[in-house]
Amino acid sequence: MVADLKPTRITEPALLRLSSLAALDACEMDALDQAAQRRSLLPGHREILPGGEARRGRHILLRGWAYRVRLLADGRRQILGFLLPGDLFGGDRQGSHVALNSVMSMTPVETCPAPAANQGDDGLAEAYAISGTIDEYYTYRQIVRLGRLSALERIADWLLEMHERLSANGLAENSTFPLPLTQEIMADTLGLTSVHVNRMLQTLRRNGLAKLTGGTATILDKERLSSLADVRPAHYTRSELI
Amino acid sequence: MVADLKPTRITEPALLRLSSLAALDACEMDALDQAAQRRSLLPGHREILPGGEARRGRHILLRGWAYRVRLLADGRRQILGFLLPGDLFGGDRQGSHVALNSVMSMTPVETCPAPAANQGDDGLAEAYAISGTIDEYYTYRQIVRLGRLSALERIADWLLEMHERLSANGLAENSTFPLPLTQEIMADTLGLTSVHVNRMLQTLRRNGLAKLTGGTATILDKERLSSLADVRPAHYTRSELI
DNA sequence: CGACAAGTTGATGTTACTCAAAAGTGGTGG
DNA sequence: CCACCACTTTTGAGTAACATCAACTTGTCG
Repeated sequence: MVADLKPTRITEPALLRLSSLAALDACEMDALDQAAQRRSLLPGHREILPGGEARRGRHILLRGWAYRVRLLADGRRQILGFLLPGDLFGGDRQGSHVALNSVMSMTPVETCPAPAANQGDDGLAEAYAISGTIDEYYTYRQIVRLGRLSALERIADWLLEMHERLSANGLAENSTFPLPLTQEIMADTLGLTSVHVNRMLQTLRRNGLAKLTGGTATILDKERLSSLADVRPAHYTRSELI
Repeated sequence: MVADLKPTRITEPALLRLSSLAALDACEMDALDQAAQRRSLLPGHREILPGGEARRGRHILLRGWAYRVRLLADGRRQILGFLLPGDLFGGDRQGSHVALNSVMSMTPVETCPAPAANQGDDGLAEAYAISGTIDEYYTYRQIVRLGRLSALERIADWLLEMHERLSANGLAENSTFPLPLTQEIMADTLGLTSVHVNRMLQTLRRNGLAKLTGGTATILDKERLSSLADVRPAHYTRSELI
């Protein structure tokens, strides 16, 4: 009686998020849970997916933060985007044996291989596809940010994005969320210098829009922050997205 | 005897490029060729894939140029990337009914629906996947360009990219290739103003690196142009230039 | 406590933007 | 063929945004 209806055995927060993207059957849930058993642990500030040569197959980030990055010959660095728990990485579409850029852990991370999606109408395949679409959305958003927003707007927009993503993963409490990164990392994400990021953050704090202290960010006035970033309300884009 | 070995019936240049990405069987070649019969024609400067609501399914750009674009509320515009003959668009990964941004034609274009890829080890599916990976590569490259390259470097890098892509499609002759766009479009691609683009183009011309006239671009000194974009130490490249 | 990383501040420099107008370009119709 | 139009490219002068350089302060962790 009871045996049949144990509903979700998934305990890992990251997997909850991933499994929420599409309807998964019990078998797929199990596959996810199994995969999470074979997790690998890595310290912070390590390359977890070397650029140039691919670690075969798709992986799931279970815990911690990571980022895609590209280094220029003269030392300049551009961070392409962040990976949060529940995000997929690696497994660059088949045919390419080249990882396009490297993935670094920012904090200690736990990863596991992503269970293979079966042929046909597979819930997992759909979840992966949607995850990919979301990735694409944020990648394009990053382009707009870098190309057409001012420094202050970039920071505002990016903070809202981080909040939005962490909320979706259950990692934010209201308007406060962890942000375990230095101003230099932010600078390399937003195409600025760390000095300028610092000054802009002060502007946000002075005006009561947001504050960042000790690895934690708080959005104090979402309204005005949004109007700064010119971004439509997040719920509009996201709800339509999923 | 002869009937069996008619090799490739594909005549459309755009399809040649697409079919070169993976090994297609005769059946798939035919499917492509069939699809190209049902082409639609659109004038320049039209929205061919409205943002917000998706025209169902994946499409192939057969002729002409198009671009992905996002408009901000105050009129600013960021071009995310270009679509050249042989490129795929639309058909945002299944599950999302939202095109993340709009696609506009820049010149008159011809498009056709992309034949569905079958399950399993399908050559078409692989070609589509590889095409997607290539797209991703250029998208990340755009981020690096906007985030960490100077105006001159952005233009140099972008010109090389255009040359590379058009060569791959057989649309460039040596170092000369069509570039049917205004300096304002370039500006909105590279996160600059058209005035500044104009000045930087003059710099390139004055130094014999590249020239753009009347919808045609010529790369005059690929070596130095690459070294500019490829980004060795900034002072080195700069002193050589001005 | 000492050392090292991160954050903060000030002064100065440079890149790219803004505004405005002139000079080219191509297409259209008289 | 010319005159006209709209659009694009080019030029100049002044300015704003962000970078650079260098020091100083704060925090953290052994």
